[in-house]
Amino acid sequence: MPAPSRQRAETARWHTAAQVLAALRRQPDITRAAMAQQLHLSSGSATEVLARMREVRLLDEEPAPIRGRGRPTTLLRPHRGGPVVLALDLRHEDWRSALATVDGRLHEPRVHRHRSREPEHVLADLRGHLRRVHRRYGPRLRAASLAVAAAIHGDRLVQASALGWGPVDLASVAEGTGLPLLAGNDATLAGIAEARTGASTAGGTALHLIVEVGIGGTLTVAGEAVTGAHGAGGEYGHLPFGDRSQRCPCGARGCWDLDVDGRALARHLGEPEPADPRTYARAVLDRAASDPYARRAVSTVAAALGAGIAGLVNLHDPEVVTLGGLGSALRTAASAPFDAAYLDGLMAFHRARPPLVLDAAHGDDGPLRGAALVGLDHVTAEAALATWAVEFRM
Amino acid sequence: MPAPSRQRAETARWHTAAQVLAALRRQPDITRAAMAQQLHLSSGSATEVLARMREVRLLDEEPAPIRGRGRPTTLLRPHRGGPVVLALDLRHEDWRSALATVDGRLHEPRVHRHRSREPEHVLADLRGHLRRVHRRYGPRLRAASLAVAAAIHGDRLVQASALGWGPVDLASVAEGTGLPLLAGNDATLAGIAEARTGASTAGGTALHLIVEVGIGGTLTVAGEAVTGAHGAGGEYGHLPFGDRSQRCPCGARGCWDLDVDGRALARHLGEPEPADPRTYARAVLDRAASDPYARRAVSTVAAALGAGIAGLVNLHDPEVVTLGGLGSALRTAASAPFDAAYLDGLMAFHRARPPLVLDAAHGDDGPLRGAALVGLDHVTAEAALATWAVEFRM
DNA sequence: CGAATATACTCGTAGCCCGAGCATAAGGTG
DNA sequence: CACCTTATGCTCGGGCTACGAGTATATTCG
Repeated sequence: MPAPSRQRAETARWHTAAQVLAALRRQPDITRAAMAQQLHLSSGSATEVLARMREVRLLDEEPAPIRGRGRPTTLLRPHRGGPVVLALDLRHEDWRSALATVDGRLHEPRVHRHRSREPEHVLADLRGHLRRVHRRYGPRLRAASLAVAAAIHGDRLVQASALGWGPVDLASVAEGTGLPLLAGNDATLAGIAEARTGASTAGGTALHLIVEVGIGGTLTVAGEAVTGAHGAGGEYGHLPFGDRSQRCPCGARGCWDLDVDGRALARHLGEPEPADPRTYARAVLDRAASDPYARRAVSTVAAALGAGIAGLVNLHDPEVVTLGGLGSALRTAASAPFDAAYLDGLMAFHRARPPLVLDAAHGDDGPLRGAALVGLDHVTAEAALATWAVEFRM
Repeated sequence: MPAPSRQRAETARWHTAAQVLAALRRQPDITRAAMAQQLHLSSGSATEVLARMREVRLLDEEPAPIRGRGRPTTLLRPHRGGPVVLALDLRHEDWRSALATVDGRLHEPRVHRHRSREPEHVLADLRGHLRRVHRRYGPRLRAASLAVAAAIHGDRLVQASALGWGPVDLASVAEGTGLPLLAGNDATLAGIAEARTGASTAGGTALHLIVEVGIGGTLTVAGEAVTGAHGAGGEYGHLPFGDRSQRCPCGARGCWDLDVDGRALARHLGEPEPADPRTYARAVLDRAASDPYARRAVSTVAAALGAGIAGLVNLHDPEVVTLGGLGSALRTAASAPFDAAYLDGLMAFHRARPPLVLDAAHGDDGPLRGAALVGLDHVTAEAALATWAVEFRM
């Protein structure tokens, strides 16, 4: 097999440039001088790298606000003609879009209504939007990155209880544009956003969990999600922490899912399974302040959440756990039962310093932000920069 | 903070050399020509890299067996004066040692008896052995890498039910030598060995589980273990898959551990908890062929194993699962209940192509081999090669 | 023995990163 | 306001890697 020639050199050339862009995404307001220090670049090397990056329209510079003595430095900014990524978040109630520049910032955020919830219609809407953006930005648009409230397996959506969809092929969204489509689970992408720019930026191992209908999440290591062979990992809700006699809609038994969301609250209150477990759960949480039955149900569910998280801390040994969606509300509403179950489920040696459980920082924006970051990772990888440079060298 | 100067260039220089050594460890019998193809190196670059590596005593070459036409190529061999790593495996019944060369091969394997099982004595024996090896190999010895049947937290052993130890500081093993000591859980290291040179070498995501007393293991991604913030990850046995009323010696409740080893078999048979659950389990497995009570207990335990593994497949989405220790024996002895529980616990979309469950390839050697590989990773990282080159350039 | 084949070595070139030295633009000082 | 101090950017020659093209070498095949 003849190796694509000059591949190593051509790629290695963009090694430092890729690191510069990664540093910029971590700290969008980083100065040129601070970047050079962080990457151990001599000032000469910084001059060279940035000249190259300016030349191919990756970066631009603007004067930085002056702090103290010395020659003023500059702020690194995405180039006006630089690469962009379309981030999409497909949710039960609507879908959202935004454009991301290489500094990780989102532009033109939009919330779109579903005209219908049929997969074909929704995907057609997404495709239409992508095409419009592609026409407007032309070759500057390098990828589309899609967050979905569903289990993802490669390019396929395989199960979406929130949307009520069966298996659907997502590749059609990018059809006709020739652009790469990156698809990911919404909770996984939110976890990436938390780990890079949210509540768990320490850079090591972090666990993000989000309770909505069921429970999703991801483990991140150095800001990368552990997503398995086909991107279907992170199905924390389908660990059998619960009662084996309960059959889950996913097909398995005893899923943790069934113990931690609105369905669980309804079961504990002896009420029928709610059509929309999320709003139901919010209502029960509101009631809990005055209604002792509701309070008791909330406590039971919070304890189930805490006990499961303890098991996951035993398993993963994360530095931090971040909680999103109903998770933080449950913990706030019933912190004593949550903490008790959490501590009780930890292996003894973890109890000396149990990992902090924090509320997620990004809220509803997590999936969209995560999708943007993953898209930018793709677009600013060394090989992708080499391709871009060939197209855009003036 | 003044950056260590020339750091980037000095390290980048060994980038390709590190890749060559990684390729060699993956395939110790790789030819020079095949290596160049795999790494997309032109023949000129290969000549240069190898000359450099020979010069600093990292590699040597010997004629390869001739296959077909063309100028014969060579096999890459560790240099006679090249770096070595001491791999150690501390187990309940004995401890083992071997020296590893950069091709990943083990030399001088030894099995050592415990004179006593007191931590101080055992660690003193390990330290003595390391010192002897250090005297003999001098600066060629670059690191010691230790596998232990225990939970590890940083440099400390925090809990060892197999050894009956409480918290112990392991750093003393390398005291006086100035060498880095890398400590890891035995099941984690065995998983690394399986993923790189064992039964799951595809290179993606793999899950390795080993049942002895309780259950340990690790998830590997591209041959690297997911070990958490302090290396304490992989405690699969302490996920609460079991009965919450059971208190585990680890301090938590309902641990999966309690359902899958000799202790579980004894419970199901109405016998008292065995002092040595491993040999007890082997005995029950032997009996199961003729004794229906034993067979039933084995089936129950195999089903608990299968159901738990299904949950972990839902969670991690691995390509393969490898089973070591009693795990493979249990599955073989009760394959029908195992398979039924495994399939029943999978999310529906996994059932179309459930990940294969395979027996581990390395058996008892897994932890030692994994320790060697991790030590070599440390020693052949770019920065470490730069240091070595400064010392050994002739 | 010569042709075909596969591989290794040689050499000039392109391009990265480096350090040292110089240039530049601020704040501080008398 | 001139001049010093400080922090930073720019220039330039050097050291190094990887590359391609050309050449040399060691086999098998006919």
